[in-house]
Amino acid sequence: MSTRENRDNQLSSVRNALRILKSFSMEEPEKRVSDLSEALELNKSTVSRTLSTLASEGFVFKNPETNRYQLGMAIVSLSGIVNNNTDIYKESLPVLNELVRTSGETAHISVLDNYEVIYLQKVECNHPVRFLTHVGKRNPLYCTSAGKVLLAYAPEKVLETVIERGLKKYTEQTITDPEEIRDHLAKIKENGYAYSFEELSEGVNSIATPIYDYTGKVVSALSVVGPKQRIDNRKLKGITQQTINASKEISSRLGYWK
Amino acid sequence: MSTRENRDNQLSSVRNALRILKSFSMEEPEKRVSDLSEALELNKSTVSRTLSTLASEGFVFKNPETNRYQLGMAIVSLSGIVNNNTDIYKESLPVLNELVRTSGETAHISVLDNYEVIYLQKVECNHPVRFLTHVGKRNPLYCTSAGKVLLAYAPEKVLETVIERGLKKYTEQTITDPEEIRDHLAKIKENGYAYSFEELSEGVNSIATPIYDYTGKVVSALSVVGPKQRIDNRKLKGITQQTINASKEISSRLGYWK
DNA sequence: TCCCGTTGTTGCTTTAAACGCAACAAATAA
DNA sequence: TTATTTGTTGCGTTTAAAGCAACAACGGGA
Repeated sequence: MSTRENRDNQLSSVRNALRILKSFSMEEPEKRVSDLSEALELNKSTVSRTLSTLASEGFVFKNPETNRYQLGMAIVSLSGIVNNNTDIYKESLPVLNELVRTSGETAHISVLDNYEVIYLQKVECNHPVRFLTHVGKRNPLYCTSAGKVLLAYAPEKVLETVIERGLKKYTEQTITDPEEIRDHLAKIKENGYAYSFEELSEGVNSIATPIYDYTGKVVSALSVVGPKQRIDNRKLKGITQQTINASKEISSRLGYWK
Repeated sequence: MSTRENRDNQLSSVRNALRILKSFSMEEPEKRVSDLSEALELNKSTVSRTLSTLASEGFVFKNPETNRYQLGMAIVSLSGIVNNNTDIYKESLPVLNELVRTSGETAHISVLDNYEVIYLQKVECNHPVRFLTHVGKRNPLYCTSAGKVLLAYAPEKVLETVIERGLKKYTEQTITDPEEIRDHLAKIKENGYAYSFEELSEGVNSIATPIYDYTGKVVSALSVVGPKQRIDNRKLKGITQQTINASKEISSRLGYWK
C-alpha cells in the first residue's frame, strides 16, 4: 500500500493540480474548466491557471477542436518509467501471453495501492467481450479475486481499513459481513488461490493467485477474468491450475525459490 | 504537437511539482530530496513538501527500504485513461503483433509531442537485443525514422523550431544541415516511408511509415527497429513493404479511406 | 558497535505568489 | 442574428509557499 499520510503541511495549489489530473476518467476523458471548477469546488480562474500550468508541462492537452482539456503525453512518458521499474511488469508478459493462450481468457497482473486493486498489465483473449477492465483501472479489494488475494496476504491493518471504509454490496454475491470476509480470506491463504463469482459484476467470474518476490512477500496478483458462461464448474479446476502454475513461474522469475 | 505556451501567468509551486515528476527517468527511477533540490535548484524544504503532497495523492511513492522516492501508481491509472482514449492505441495492437511476426523485428507506434517523438506502444520481437526503446521514451524528430515521418507531415513551423533548437550530431550519419533535412523530408513525403540508418545510434536501423486518421491527417508513425545486421539491404525492401501495408491497415481501421 | 556527516522534515517568519473578483473575449446555443 | 454560457486575464488582497534553521533520523565508515 502507498503512503497517504501528512494530510497537513501540504501545498494546496499542487493538490489542486493533482486532483484535477485525477478527475479525468475513462468515461469522461475530456473536461472543461467549468466542469472542474464545479466538481472540485475551485474558482474558475484557479482551474484555468492550473490547467495552463499542467498544459505547459504536457500533463494535459487542450483539444483545439473541442476546446476541452484531456490528459497529455507527459503521463505516458512517466508511466513508461514506472512500468520498466516494476519487475513484475517485465517478467510477467510472456507468462501472461501463454496463460491467455491456454486458458482462453483475459489475464491481468495487479497490485495493491491505496486500499484498492489496480491493474498493471492486461493481456486480452480473442473473445469479443471486452473492456471490463483496463490497465490503470481500480477496483475494490474485497469483491474481486485479485483484490482478495492481495488483501489476504496484506497486513491485518489493511483489512481493518477496508472494513472501516465500508463494504458496499455490488451484487447479490458481494460479501459485506466483516466476519465472513475474515474467514473467507483465511481460506484463500490456505488454498493459495481466490475466486470471485459475480461478487463485483453480474455474470463475471474470476480466479486469482498470489505472486511472490525474492523476499517471499506477495507483491502482486495474477488473475483470469471471464463471463460465467465460460468460467464455469467444468473449466474451473483446469484454469485454476493453469493460473497457479503461471503465478509460480512469474514468482520464480522474480527470484522466489520454493 | 502540444501546447507549451503561456510561460508566464503560471503557478510556480505546481510547476515545481511537475518538474519533480519529470525528473524521474528510466536511468534514475529513484530520487532523494537532496538530489532533486540540487538538480532543480529548489530549496530542500520546498522539495520535501512538494514530494509529500505528491505522495499523498499517489503520484510518487516513498520506498520504505531505500527512503527514496519513485513514481507512483496514480501515474499508471492516468496513463490507462490516455491510452484508452487514443484510438491509435486500441486499433494498432493486433496489426503490430502481425508485423512483428512477419518482419521478425520490434515495432512501435509513436506520435509527435513537444517537438519530440514519443513511443506510445511497442511490440518486441524474440531476439534478445532489447531496451533500445520503451513506451514513453522520447527521441529527436530529425534522426529517427518515426520522427522524420512525423516531421515530414507536420506543419512547416515545427521543422523551423526543430532546426532553431539545433541539430545535434549523434552519429556520423546524423543529418545536421538544415537544407539537407528539408530535402530529405520532402523525399520521405514523396516515397511515403522513411529510413534511419544509424542516424541516432550506431548499429541501429529503422523504417517508418505514416498513419492517417479519418480526417486524412498523419497522426502517428509506425516503425520497425533493429540492428543493422538484421535490417540490411537484403531484407530492407521486404520489411518496408510489410510496414507500409501494416500502416495502411491501421489507417483504415482509424477510418482513413484511400 | 559507535560516531560523524549527510539527509529529511518541521516550526516560524517573511515575502511572494495564489486566490477571488470582475471585466472582457470567445465560443456555443437559441 | 442575439443571448448566454464559458475561458482567460489584470489587479488587489490575503493566504500560503519559500527560505532559514534546528532537530531528528539515517547511513557510511572506522
